[in-house]
Amino acid sequence: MKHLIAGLRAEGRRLTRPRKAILDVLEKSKYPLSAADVHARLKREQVAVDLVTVYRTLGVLKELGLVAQVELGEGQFRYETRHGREHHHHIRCRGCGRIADLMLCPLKKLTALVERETRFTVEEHSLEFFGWCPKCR
Amino acid sequence: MKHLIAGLRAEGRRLTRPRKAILDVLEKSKYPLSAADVHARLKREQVAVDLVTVYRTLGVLKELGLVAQVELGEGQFRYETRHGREHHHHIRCRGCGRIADLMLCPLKKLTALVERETRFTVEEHSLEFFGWCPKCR
DNA sequence: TCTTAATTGCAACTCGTTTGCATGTATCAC
DNA sequence: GTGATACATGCAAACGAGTTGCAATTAAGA
Ligand SMILES: [Mn+2]
Ligand SMILES: [Mn+2]
Ligand SMILES: [Zn+2]
Ligand SMILES: [Zn+2]
Repeated sequence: MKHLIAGLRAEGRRLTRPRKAILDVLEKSKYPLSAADVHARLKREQVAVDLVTVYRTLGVLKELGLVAQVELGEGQFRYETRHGREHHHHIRCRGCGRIADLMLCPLKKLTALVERETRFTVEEHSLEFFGWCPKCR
Repeated sequence: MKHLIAGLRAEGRRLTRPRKAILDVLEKSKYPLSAADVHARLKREQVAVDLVTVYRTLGVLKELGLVAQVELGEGQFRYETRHGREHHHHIRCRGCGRIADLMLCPLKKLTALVERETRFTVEEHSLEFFGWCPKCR
C-alpha cells in the first residue's frame, strides 16, 4: 500500500477506498484477473464499486507501474500486481483456461540482439505459453 | 493455394472467391493484418466481401493452420499467413504502431523446461516485443 | 470547516467480434 | 449439363470489452 500512496501523491491523485480495494484484490490473486474478475470479487467482498471505476483504476495502477497488463489470447486484458513479484511469464490451458506463473525469463540477452537487429528500443516484451494442463490433456 | 484447397477438402469445406482473396491479401502483406485491414484491402482491390465473411474466413484459415493469430496489445487480433514462413515473432512500436518481424525463436529448449516444470503440454507460445522505432524514439 | 479539484456512478457509446437467418452457390451424383 | 444439397455468404442484430460525458460525491489541503 506504501507504493500506492507514494505513486498517487506524486501525480496529485487521491487514495480512495476503490483503489485500495482493487489493488488488494489483485495482490490476493495467484493469477492475473480481468476487469470483470476484479469487479466480481469486489462484489463478493461487499465492496460496491462500479465496473467503470475498476477499468479506470486499472488504468491508473498500470500508469503508476503497480500492475502489469497481460494478454493471453482471450480477446481481453488481465492485470496482476507487480509489487513484490519478479518479472515473469505465464502458461494458459486451452482446455480449462487455468493460468500458471512461469517464474523465469530467458530474454535478457535476446533483447539486446533484438535492439541491434531492428534499431527499435525495446521497452517491454510479452512471452506466453499455451497448452494443456494435466487434467485437460 | 494448394494447401488451402487440400485443407478445405479434408473437412468438406469449399473453395470460394472470398477465401482465395483473403488468403491472397494475407500472403501479400509484410506484417499481420486485422480483420478490418483485410476488409479494407479487399475493397481497395474491388473485391466485395462482407466484413463478417472476413471474420469467418480468418477463423477457418486459422483452424486449417494456414494463418496464425497474433495479439500485440491492441485489443484486437491480427492474422498472418503461415505458408512459406518460418515460425517467428514481432516487435511493435509504441509510437507509430509499426510492426516488424523478428525471424528468430529462442524457445525450443525453454519449452521442454516449461513442460517439465508445469506438467502442461505446451502447444504454442507467443513472444512479442514492444518499444520505439527509430523514427518515434 | 471550507474550498476545490480529483474521483465516482450511471447511462450512453464505441469498437471488435459473433450469431441468426434467409439467400446464394460450390460440389457432387446422376 | 441438371438438380439436389450442404456449405458459404450478406445483412441486421446482438454481444462483450472497454471508453466517454456529465452530474454528484468526496479526498486533500488550507
Ligand atoms: Mn503472473
Ligand atoms: Mn510476422
Ligand atoms: Zn520476460
Ligand atoms: Zn517462438
